[in-house]
Amino acid sequence: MSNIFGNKLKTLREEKQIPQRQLASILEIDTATYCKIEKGDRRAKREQVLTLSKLLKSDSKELLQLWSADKVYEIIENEDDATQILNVVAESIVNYQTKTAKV
Amino acid sequence: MSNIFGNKLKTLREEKQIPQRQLASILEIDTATYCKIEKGDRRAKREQVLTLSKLLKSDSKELLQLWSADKVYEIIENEDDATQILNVVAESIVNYQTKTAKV
DNA sequence: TGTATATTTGCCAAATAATGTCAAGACGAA
DNA sequence: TTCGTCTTGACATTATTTGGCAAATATACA
Repeated sequence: MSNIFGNKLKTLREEKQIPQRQLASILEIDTATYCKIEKGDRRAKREQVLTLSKLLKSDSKELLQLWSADKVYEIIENEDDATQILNVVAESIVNYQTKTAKV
Repeated sequence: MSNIFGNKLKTLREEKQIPQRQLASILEIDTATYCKIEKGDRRAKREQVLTLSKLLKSDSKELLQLWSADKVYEIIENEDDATQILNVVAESIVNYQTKTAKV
């Protein structure tokens, strides 16, 4: 598994020397749940990502990117042509954008 | 929504002039369900994609790619930096591959 | 037009997946 | 050891997804 989001979260938290307990309490979740989020066993909610980025004084955009990236990764990690799939998606994004731009 | 998989499916089916009913029966699902798959309201199972590619004499790799691409697209379509996310994923794939290659 | 076939939609119940908590265990520092 | 922190597994709860049915709509064509 990849878990770039959880890893980043852990790094930021340890830099600031904040215990999991504290962040968990602010998010109003169990310590166990927070732990799992860092470990990648549970997915944080979008809203929680935003809260965390504020608490950790991190760029919310970056954290959201990593958070989404993990979700994408999970889908394609077991496909043998993962990067090709990404290309297909990238193309369809461009196509859709140009289409809507025309309308 | 994107639904490149369903669209491709429909195109292939119409090329071969096969009614939905027939494919649905082979997949052992309701016609309505098959219809929804083409429309993108329901997700085909991986196994069904393989079956369909055989029935429609299409490259199973291509259909699987489109099928995965739809899933990825759904995740990032509402993020404002969708293509950046794809880049992050692409990088983490490379990183992971090199790591496992070393081990 | 009318009729038969094909496709689509809305809604429901069942199946599946995701979530959070509790309890217990593991780890590290003092 | 003890304390505080972190981690794990099992479980109940909740949310999402799925497939089917029935009804509606669309399409083809005599």
